[in-house]
Amino acid sequence: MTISKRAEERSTHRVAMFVYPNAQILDITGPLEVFSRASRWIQEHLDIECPPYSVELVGEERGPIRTSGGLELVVNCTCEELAAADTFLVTGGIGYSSVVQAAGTLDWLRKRAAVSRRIGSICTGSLILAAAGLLSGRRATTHWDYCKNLVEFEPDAELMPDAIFVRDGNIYTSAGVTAGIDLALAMIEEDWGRPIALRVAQALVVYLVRPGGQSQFSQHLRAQQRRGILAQVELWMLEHISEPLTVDTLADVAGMSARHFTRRFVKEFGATPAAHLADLRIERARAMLESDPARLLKDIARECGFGPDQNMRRAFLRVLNITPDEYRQRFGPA
DNA sequence: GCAAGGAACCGCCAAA
DNA sequence: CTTTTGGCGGTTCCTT
Repeated sequence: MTISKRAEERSTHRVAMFVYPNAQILDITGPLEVFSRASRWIQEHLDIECPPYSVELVGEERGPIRTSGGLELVVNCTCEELAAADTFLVTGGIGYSSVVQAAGTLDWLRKRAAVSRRIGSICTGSLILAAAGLLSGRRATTHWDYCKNLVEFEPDAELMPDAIFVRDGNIYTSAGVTAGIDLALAMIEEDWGRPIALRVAQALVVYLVRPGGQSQFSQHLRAQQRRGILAQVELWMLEHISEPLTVDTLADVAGMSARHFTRRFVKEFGATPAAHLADLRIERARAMLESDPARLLKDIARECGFGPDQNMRRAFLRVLNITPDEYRQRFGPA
C-alpha cells in the first residue's frame, strides 16, 4: 500500500468547518462523517499513534445553531478562538445569504484562507468564498441552482457548472449537498492515497445512498418540455446521439445556415452546439456508468457517440473533472 | 505527450 | 431605422 509523505507525519490535521444559522445539515454532517470515519480507519489499520484528523465546528459564537433542517448543532469554537487549521471548509445552506453580507466574517475568512493549507466549500458555501474574493481567477463550482449567483459574486471565476468538485490550487469547491462527501474523499485521497480513500468510500456507501446528483435532472425530459424548432433539433440529437454529429448536420436538420443555427442555439441553450452535444453525451454515459457495472468503457463511449474511449475520457475530464472509471467507482452500484 | 489537420466558434459585414 | 439571416475569414479547440 503506497502512503503519501503526509501520512508519515505523526500529527493530527485539524479540519475546521465554518457553520452558521440555517446552514444545510448534510453539508456539515457529510464531510464530518467522512473525515471521522477515515480517521478511525486509518488509525486502526495503519497503527498510527494519534488520529490523523480532528473536526471542529467553527462559528461566529459558541453554542447551538439551528440548521435549515431544524436540527440544532453546537458550535464549539468561535472564529476568534480558532488556531491554525490545516483544512478549512465552508458549508452551504440558505443561511449563506446573511454571511455574504457580514463584512467582518468575510474579512476573517480571507485571513483564514491565507494560513490554511487548503480551503474548501460545499454547495452554496462557494458563494461565501466568492463574496470573500477567494475565487477570483479560479475554476470553481457550486450547487447547480446557484451558478448564476456565483458569477454575480465573482465575475472573474471560471464556473464549471457540471463538476462534482473542482480543485484549483489550494481551493476546492463542490456541487450540491452530497458532493461535499466527494470533496472530503478527494482530500483524503490527496493525503493518504487512493487505496485508502476507496476503502473509506466503500465503508460509507453502505450508509449513504447518493440522493441527488445533477445527473438526475434528465436532459431528455427537459428537451421534451421545450418548444420550437431548436427543441426538436435537441430531441433529434438525443435520438441520434451515437452517430457522429456536426454543426452542419444539425443546421440542416433545423433548416438554417450553420452560422445562424449556432447563434440561435447559443441564445436558447446558453451553450454552443458542440458543447451542448458533449453535455448530452456525458449525461447518457453517466447513466450507463451508474447503472451498469459490467459494460465496457469502450462500448459506452461508442454508444454515446464519443467514438474511441479516449474521447470520452477527455470529455469527462473537461466537464466533470473526473475520469469515467473514477465516476463509476464513486457513483456506480456498490 | 505531441503535432497536424479539421471542426467549431466568433467577429464582422452585407442583404433582405 | 431595426431585426433577422447568411457568408467569410481568423483564431481556438478538439480529434486523430
